[in-house]
Amino acid sequence: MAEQHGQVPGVCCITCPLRQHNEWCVLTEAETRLLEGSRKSWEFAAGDAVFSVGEPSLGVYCVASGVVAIRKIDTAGHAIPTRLVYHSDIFGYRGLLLDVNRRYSAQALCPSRICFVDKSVVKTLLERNPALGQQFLHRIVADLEDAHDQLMRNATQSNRSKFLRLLLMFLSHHGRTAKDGSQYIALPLSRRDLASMIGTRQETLSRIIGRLEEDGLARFSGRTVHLPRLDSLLREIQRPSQFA
Amino acid sequence: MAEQHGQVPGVCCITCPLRQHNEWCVLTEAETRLLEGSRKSWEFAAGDAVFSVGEPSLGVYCVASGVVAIRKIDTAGHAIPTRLVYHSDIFGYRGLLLDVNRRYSAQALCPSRICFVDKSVVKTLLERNPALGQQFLHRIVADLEDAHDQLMRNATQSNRSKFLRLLLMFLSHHGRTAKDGSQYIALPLSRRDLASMIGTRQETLSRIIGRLEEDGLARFSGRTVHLPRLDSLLREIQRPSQFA
DNA sequence: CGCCAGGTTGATTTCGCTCAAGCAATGTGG
DNA sequence: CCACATTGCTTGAGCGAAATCAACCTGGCG
Repeated sequence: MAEQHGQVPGVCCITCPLRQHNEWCVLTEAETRLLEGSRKSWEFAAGDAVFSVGEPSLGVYCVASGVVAIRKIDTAGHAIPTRLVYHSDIFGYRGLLLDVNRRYSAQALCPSRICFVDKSVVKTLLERNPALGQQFLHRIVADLEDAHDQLMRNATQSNRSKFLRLLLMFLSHHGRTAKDGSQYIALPLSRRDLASMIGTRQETLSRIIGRLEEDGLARFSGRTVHLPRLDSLLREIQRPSQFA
Repeated sequence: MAEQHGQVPGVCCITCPLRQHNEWCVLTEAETRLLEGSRKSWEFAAGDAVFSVGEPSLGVYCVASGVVAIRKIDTAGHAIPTRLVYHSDIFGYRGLLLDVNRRYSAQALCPSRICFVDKSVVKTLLERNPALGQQFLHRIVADLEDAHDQLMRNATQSNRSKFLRLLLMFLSHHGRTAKDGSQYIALPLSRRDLASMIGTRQETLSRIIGRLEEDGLARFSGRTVHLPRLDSLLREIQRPSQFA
């Protein structure tokens, strides 16, 4: 338990174990010291805003621990989660790279420790080390591919399929294995947020959940969902739709 | 009419008038000569493939004249247009930057002249001139924002709204003004392609078109569409949906 | 205790998908 | 030149999924 001070995430970039898992992994030791030099670290409570729409983009953030929801505002003014970032993920770099005000908001979903690096330092690092730019480029292209895939899927798939897919996404970060070997998930969001993520209303989601329980594919209780038949769930999603 | 040889697009990068309007605008004269050194130029007939899914990404393309459809394959194997590129646009850089095989296809929609620049030269330029990387980065981030905007809109809007929005997109590149001052568009795609772009079926689009004619918002005849009431069309789209 | 936010359920309607048929324009082969 | 297939588009009828509007729980909190 008693971890050595320097190896705790969110305390020092140089010894941070997470650095190998994100875009900073291409930095040299000297560059990492530069990073550490401007690093600030903050604690956020569940529900706190990390940044909000319209603010200037002052730097990038790095999740030392916890979960952060990136939300986009729809035409009616609702903040809809577009993706969740976790442990070791860097976020907030898009507004920074473009030098524009925040177009998304970021909100801690649980008590989280988050590091911050100033814009000027990131820009310096980008100039010094071209590989860093490549890292971000790869990340953005991957995001873009995801967005396009999702666009194609949303056009064809039912809300039920989209929701099942969302559950599977959560499985990787929020999934646990119960004593009997079955998987369960502690959902990080309210029904309303879940519904908006698949582009539907909470009433519809409620009905979908009801039908999933009837079918024995899932058992919901509050924000916990058990998935006793994960195999048939996977089978249901991967069935391609028959287009003309 | 008799334009000076060097100022015709698709003949020589150094004097190409389009270069100021795309990502190459940040190149120095020496760098532009390097570009020109590897440039190849091809003529494509309407319907010809520029590249196809699965091919290695050998370089980037630049539209000297014509229109090219970038298509993505859906789960059922249909090539659905994701965006059209025009005069001066550079395309095919994503696969190249990531060094992966083509995940999209590109098809000329009308007789088109398209230049090609080899991967190695692009990589050299990217290393020499960091501003070029920035240009592509900006472009990709903009594409990503677009994709996210579209995701949000698709979740809420009716097929009719999505189609109207698509028509407006075409207006900028395919729009003309008739003698009476009204706008008309020469559509670059078949009904089937238009339908798939808004994520619906041919039949549904046909009905939407019928209703638009009833409402007096548009008159279709083959691939030509007149928009006599552009103002009310704009008003219809911008009306935000009332979310709970 | 009343109030409120988050969630569920019910009744109704609207929208768009599906399967079909029909039609015009174009192409093809005898 | 005609019989026939093919392709692109339109139209019709039926149906199912989901939006809408509404009532109604339930637990937390002042």
